[in-house]
Amino acid sequence: MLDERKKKILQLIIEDYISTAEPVGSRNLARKYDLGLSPATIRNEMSDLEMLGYLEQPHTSAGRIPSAQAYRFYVDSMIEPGSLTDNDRALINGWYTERRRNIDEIFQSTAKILSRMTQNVSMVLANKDSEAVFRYMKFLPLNEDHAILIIVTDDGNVDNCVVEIPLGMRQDELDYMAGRVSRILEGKPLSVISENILEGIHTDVAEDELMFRSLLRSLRKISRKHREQRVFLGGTKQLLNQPEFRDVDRVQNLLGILEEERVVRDLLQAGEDSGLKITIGTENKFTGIQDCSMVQATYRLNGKIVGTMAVLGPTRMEYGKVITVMDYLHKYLKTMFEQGSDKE
Amino acid sequence: MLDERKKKILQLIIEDYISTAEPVGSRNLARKYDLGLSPATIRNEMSDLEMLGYLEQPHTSAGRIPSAQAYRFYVDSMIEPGSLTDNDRALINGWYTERRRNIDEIFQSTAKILSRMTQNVSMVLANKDSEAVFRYMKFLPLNEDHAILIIVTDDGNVDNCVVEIPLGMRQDELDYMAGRVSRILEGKPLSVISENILEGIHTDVAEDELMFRSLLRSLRKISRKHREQRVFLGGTKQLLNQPEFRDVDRVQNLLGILEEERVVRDLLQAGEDSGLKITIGTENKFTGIQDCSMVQATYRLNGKIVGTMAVLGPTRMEYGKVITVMDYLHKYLKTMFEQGSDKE
DNA sequence: TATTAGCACTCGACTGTATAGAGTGCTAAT
DNA sequence: ATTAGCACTCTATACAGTCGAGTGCTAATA
Repeated sequence: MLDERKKKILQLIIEDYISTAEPVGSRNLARKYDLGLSPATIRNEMSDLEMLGYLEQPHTSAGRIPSAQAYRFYVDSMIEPGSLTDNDRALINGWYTERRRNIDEIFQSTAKILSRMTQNVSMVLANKDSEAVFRYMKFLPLNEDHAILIIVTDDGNVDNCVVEIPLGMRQDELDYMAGRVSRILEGKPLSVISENILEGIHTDVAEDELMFRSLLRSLRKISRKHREQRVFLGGTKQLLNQPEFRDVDRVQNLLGILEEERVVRDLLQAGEDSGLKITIGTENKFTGIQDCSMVQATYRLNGKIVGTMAVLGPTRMEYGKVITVMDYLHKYLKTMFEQGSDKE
Repeated sequence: MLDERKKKILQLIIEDYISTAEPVGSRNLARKYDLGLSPATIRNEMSDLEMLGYLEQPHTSAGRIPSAQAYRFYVDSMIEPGSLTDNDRALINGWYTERRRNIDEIFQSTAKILSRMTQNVSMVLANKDSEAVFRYMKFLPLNEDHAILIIVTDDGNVDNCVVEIPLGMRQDELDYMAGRVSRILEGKPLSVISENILEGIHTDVAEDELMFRSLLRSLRKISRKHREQRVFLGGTKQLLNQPEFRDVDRVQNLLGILEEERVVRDLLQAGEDSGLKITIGTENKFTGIQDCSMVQATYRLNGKIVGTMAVLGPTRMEYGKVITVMDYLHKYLKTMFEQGSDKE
């Protein structure tokens, strides 16, 4: 275990490096912070810290930079939970007033503010509620061979799509059919609306082949939409602000990865269980981002995972700030979702 | 007017520069293309072309690069309409099969493929159809103090939102109200559903204050949604592939501009009238992109402007290819929209 | 008269060398 | 245990020299 002084010195080195992105030397450290120690002493301590694996030297005559192990130690036992500045808090509080028209927009805005406040790339994974329960359906008239199918789920979500109907089918026939299908499907989660059930509809209700196909397609489409996960990115251009990404090739590499929605989804899903998860450098098993760190929070509503948000940046990241921001955002969203009956 | 030989030389210089991004020298030009002229002769011609304002020299001992004037001349009188490779054509044809679930997705996909095929940033402005005409509305049950308001417009678009209703209002009362309001608003464009008309509803139909407010809010919201323009960007990361954007600061500058949706909207709207518009360098009056060129096409449906798509890149742009791609895409979308009754 | 060979000149890109500065490790003194 | 002092290492920077691509001009040529 590190003694107090080593710990203090390590902390200063980490924080200095986080804010300057320059390797930290003993002389500079002594001058900048009032430690009551000479550079030589600090050198000895730094040498020890290097032996212990907390520091690294880019080359002999440079200062030292924190290792992944150091960051790990830092986030585990040196960060005390800070609180947001009034400014930041106000920014978040005001952020959503104009941006909550629908759930997607909320997620997108979250990604945006998360990246803005942390100066890093943010990712938000929205787990669409796959357990939405079918409530009823209804046909509305459109023209002689098409109708609008409306499907309402118990969470108040309304979906619609245009279905082809047999020419000249009357509204009361449609109503009758909607009523019967509704009674069959009512209370069933969209996810289990399987082929069997649908076949049942076929024989029981919608003998007309065309009509049945049309209906089937619509139900599938809506079910898929509910199951679908969506990924929102924010602040990809913030990357360019980070000194470690002055190198265009590196930026391209990372952006290339982020562009693959599938990869980002996997990435976020991998750390979905725990509340707040911090992955530093090579702790992350995804190739291509092993020189980055990621701070990730999963949010739940009534026990179900609603989504995941994460900040991705260089290992030299303001962990304290990021954690604070995510914590506040997390709580904020939670209350917003809980009180929010105006889901759209 | 330029004689044939000058024209030929200018064209070769432009095309060489477009493909290599390196200033073109007389010696190199003579070697690379079989002109039957010595470097010295070419030098003389180049000197003339510089006098005439078509060429520029970055510095004395570099080759020459085309001026904005040269590009203008090039696009105006040297490009012959090419045709897409089979590969590219196949790519476009297959592109939308999985990506036409709704209108927004189509626009987004268009931005994506446009940037992919041109290796540049693409922008798509979707002019939501502000002339959508109200057709009817309907209330569907949700719970004891909320209902789902469905509004159908004549283009087959369906919108819904949750409205608060007086506690215990019966469905038949709601139906009655919906019927009456529908009769009042039917045939009116959403854009002209003004306060006056709405006031009329207030006194005539919905005496209940709460109900009226709720209804009003919903109508406004939907009307706003219809009026709304949306901007889709594609391939912002392609920027980094262009040699002129190896400079991180320049990239940041441009990305900053593109991030401002309002600016992009203005930019696209500025060139909305003409069918195909090419703006080269400082021809563009928007600050910040005056070292870029833009190729823009406006597409209409039944005479109305549906949207605008554009490609933005360095003045050294493959104008020919860009034009060809946009042309094909344009036609493709047109047929898709025209046949497309499955708008969502 | 148009073209071209030849030549002097310019300038950026690259290379090699010297130097300054920041940092280190080690040793001996405190 | 701490620190002053010193020799050493390594990078970044500046500077000089060279190479190569390109130019403009002039005189010779077809």
